[in-house]
Amino acid sequence: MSPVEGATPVAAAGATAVAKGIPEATVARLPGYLRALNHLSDNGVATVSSGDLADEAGVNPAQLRKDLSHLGSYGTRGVGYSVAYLRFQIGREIGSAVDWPVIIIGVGNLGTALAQNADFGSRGFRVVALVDTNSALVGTEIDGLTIEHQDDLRRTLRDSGARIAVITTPPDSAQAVCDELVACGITSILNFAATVLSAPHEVTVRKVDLGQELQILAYHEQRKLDGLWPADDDVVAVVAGEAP
Amino acid sequence: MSPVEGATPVAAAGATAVAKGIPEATVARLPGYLRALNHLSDNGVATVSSGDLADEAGVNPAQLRKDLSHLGSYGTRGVGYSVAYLRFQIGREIGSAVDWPVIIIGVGNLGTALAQNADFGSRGFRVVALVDTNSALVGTEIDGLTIEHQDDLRRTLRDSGARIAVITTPPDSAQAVCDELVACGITSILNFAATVLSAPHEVTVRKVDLGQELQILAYHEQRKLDGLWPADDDVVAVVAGEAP
DNA sequence: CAATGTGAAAGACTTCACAGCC
DNA sequence: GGCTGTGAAGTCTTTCACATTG
Repeated sequence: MSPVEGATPVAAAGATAVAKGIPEATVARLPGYLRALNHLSDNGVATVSSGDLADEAGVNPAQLRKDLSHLGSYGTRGVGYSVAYLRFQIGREIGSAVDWPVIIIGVGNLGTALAQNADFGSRGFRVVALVDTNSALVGTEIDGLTIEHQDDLRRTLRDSGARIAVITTPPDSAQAVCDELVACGITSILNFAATVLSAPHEVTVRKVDLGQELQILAYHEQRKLDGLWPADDDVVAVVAGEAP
Repeated sequence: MSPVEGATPVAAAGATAVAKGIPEATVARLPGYLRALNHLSDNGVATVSSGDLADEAGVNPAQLRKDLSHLGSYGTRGVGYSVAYLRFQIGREIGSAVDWPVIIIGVGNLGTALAQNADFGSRGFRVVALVDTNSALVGTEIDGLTIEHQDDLRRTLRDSGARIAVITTPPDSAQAVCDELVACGITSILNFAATVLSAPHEVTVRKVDLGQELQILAYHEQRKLDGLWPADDDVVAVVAGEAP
């Protein structure tokens, strides 16, 4: 998948409520369902069947139903799902109710693009801090946020209260940044640097490598050019990893 | 997941040479191995064992060996793999020998960042065209490339000879762009727009949704905060997609 | 009747463990 | 002795098909 390694189905010693244990592959698809539901909701659709929702999300209807069955029984037989209610339930499960504070380390082209990405806001994320080593950048603003120096990472983290870190530094500094983030108590990292990060196992690290995505496409494109085109079907992909 | 839907193991009615049939999950990891090998090569390492290479690539040694076994027998028992030779073989398989021409549609923050991304060049990709609908942008240059108008997409595609398209438009225009790309004969698309594209099955579409990646992180982060932290281990992730 | 929820079957992927080779 | 290459076992994921329910 976008795919997580060590994909233990998040078993859990239940505390107050239910101990769900949602399979990782399902978790990776939930955001897609949420987006599909939002889209339907914007178009004034109140109720949707697994078939229609599956189309909108680009998955198989049986898969959608199985995925949702891990969250609970939120549909009505013979009718379908209430768009508003299902959206609420998935949102709650996935933590979209919360407004997650995000820090971006490395304000290059990509970091800047992410900082300005309006889409994040609509999905429950707020960029609360920007950090770089380039002193020419430190002190300047992007969208009203002042760029801090990486040497002050610890303080910046504390002051901003960020819970999720995005690494958009060059590959050689990524591991050092990761180590410091972990030392400061961050447990969720999205890594855009083209390097494998190692972190303690209680830290969740996801990697997005844009060059890698192109290379996977190139593999398939080459096969097509070579005229090895399939005995059976193929194609249409999801996530980055994905899940998937 | 990175993950590809309809993950048929790319069976193929072999023509001249061998009809490989490399599993999609393996294909998704090959670029990572290639990067690891380049890194080792830069450090002057000539020979590497599956254990060390697996560490560098962030996978299990057995998995690495099984993956490589799909390409052929390129190692030496009791010794390991020649870095240079293995790099050559994977590069050939994955199409990194070629210099792939890429077109970017949608020159917003993200599109601009990708256009300037130096990493692409080192991985065998060259951005040969930029396209947008905003007439204020059309005619301006980024890194020596003139931005063309989207109305001229067909001509721009022909003139540039692009084989891979990257969509960084807003979600509402993405499907229309996709349709036109397909009509012009493009069969490999990387989609950054937050929408599911539908395309004929001979077209390979990969999706990278940055908001979605954050949402998956948020899910795990929430669980940690809720104190449901695992009966068994978890964590350390790969790709984007990728899924998975 | 229509559409969900779910056991059970099929399939894909990962990991183990060891035979075979250098 | 050390390390690759690989059948076989184990695990996770997807899909099928149908009993169940509003």
